Amino acid sequence: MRNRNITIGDVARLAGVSNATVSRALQKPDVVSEKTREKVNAAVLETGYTQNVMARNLRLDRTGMVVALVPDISNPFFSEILSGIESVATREGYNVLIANTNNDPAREHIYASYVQSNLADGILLLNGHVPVPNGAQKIIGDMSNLPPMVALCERIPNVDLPTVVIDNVDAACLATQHLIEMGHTNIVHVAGPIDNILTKDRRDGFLSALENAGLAQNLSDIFYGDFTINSGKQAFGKINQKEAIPTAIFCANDEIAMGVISAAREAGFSVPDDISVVGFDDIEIAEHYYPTLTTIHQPRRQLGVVAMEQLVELISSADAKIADLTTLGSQLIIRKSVKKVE
Amino acid sequence: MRNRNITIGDVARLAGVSNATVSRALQKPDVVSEKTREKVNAAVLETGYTQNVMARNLRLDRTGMVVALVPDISNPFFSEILSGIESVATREGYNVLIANTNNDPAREHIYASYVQSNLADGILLLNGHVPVPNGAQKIIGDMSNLPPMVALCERIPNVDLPTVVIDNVDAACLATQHLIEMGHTNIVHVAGPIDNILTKDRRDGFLSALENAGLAQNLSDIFYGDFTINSGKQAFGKINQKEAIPTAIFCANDEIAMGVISAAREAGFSVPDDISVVGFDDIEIAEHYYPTLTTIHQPRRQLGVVAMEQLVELISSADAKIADLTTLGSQLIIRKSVKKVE
DNA sequence: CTGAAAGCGCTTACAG
DNA sequence: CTGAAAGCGCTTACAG
Repeated sequence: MRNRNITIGDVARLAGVSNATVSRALQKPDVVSEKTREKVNAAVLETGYTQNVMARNLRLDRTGMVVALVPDISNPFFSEILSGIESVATREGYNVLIANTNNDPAREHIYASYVQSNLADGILLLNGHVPVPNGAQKIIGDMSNLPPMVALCERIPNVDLPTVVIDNVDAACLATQHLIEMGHTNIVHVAGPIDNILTKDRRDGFLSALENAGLAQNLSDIFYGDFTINSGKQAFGKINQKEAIPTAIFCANDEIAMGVISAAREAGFSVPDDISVVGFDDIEIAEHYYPTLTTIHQPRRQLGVVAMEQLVELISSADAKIADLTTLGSQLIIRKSVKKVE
Repeated sequence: MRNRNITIGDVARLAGVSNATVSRALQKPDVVSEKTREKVNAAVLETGYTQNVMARNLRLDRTGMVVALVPDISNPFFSEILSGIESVATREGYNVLIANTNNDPAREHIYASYVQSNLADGILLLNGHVPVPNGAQKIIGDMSNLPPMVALCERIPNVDLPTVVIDNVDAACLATQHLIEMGHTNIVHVAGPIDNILTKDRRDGFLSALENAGLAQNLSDIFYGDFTINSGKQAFGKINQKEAIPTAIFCANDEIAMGVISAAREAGFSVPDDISVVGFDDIEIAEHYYPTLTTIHQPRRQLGVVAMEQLVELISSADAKIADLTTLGSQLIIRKSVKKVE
């Protein structure tokens, strides 16, 4: 078995002081005499004492832990966001439990209940919805009773939560405009899952760009997928069956775009010579893909930083004044997957 | 502030029983009478009680948490491994704290000390070395005192730890042999960081394949990088300065391979027509890259599964008999980045 | 089957 | 500046 834990009592005995004094010497060194402090420090070294954080947290009714609910950590989109979250967490004395939910409500629930169970102080929602808690119905409608939470990347409809996002409608509109400016008129859109809020926003942006340009908007020109490479491939299969093959495709994320490009290539088309493609997110591989991908850059790290800062504030003071909605800037990155048509 | 916590005492009062009975009714239902159990369950529902896991853990001297030390979560290589780890963790009642260390010893230390601090029951080492703990020198040499740990993906030299890996030497040899079988004789290797154990193993495999084939082995044909796309690009820059441009390049991982391919293309070479490239790892994007990447497939999910299973065993019984070294199979995946030379 | 009591390791008002 | 004591929320031998 593990050795018996070395406790504050062991240190106290060796230093010849009380537990209380050891605790103070460690937590608030300036409140004890220098002599005592030195005795305690020596005893800590000699015993190899390390604080039992669980006991401390139990006593203080805090945990120093924050849960990040991520639908899929294998998605490269999230890694830099998490890195931003962690940098703030480290600075503020929190640790981040990255909870991979796979969009499984049961798993979301487990991790959400960490807060109720005093295993975490707050939750970062990267999954686009509020996890349904234990008592289900009881909580809905009584939002004031929810644990500290901040949503990021995807805003959550009908819920009053601090939220950190980019303007997806605007960005999608910008991306589509770029295609239009490059002379394309037959443009289709490969979207995400039909009920997803990002799908809605980016599709709205796409449609409004077409509308502004006076181009036809056929809802049949929107193909739904699930943000994966494979769904991009499948979508291209359908696009390839149209009588008039479009000259440009706006994809709701980079992975879809890579799937579209890869399937187009297999079908004998060249990107961008035959078909131009624009992605969304600017994941790391985008600039190394072939062709390098024109896409919308999201300030991923910054999204994480701002959201975590807001969560920390929320945890430390319940009546903190946090903006409901923080919108960060995004930008169109022009690379080589789009070609001008004459 | 958060509401006062609802405790086991509140439930007990409402149910008209003692705290002890509530605890039993919840943890070992069969040991209380049915009538009592029902009263307690009703009271739990009415109060909305949820267990304070921290208090429970403090009492039981366990945490139900395991730390996975990952050098870089943004590296797609790790995501599927983590997913394997998590599937076992969920099944066994553990949660996984994914600790992104960025190879920063300080961060490794913080997370490693979670075990000492009773915040975690064990550690999964995906970073290739044992974190240096608080008391530093004290621990070295007294391995019996280390917390439960399992190393995976990278074996750790000079340390006696359960380890789950593939045979990197063999696999690298196989990959190089493939190039040789395809008629290549001028082959170079782009390796990882020079002091990394994977670098060593894969380089050894590369060299032994050359030796077996009676091909020249110039150590100047090995270019060191750091497993990133950019290091692959840089390496190709140097390769391109050789008087005799090699016809084949074995890369120590897929990201290097993608960097090499991308730089080669920019320099006017075609892969595989001019230069064949083999990667290592078979990350998700490998089969969607252009050209699709011939590479070594690592059973990533399985690596995570086996390692976590071993860790659980180690935690639950200190004298569990765990194999020192578990070697999982890998395989060469042939795609389109290699061409036969006549 | 159930309760009273001790104890996990810590912190902090309260006295002095 | 320091100590004795209470208490965070839980579980479990020990009696009954």
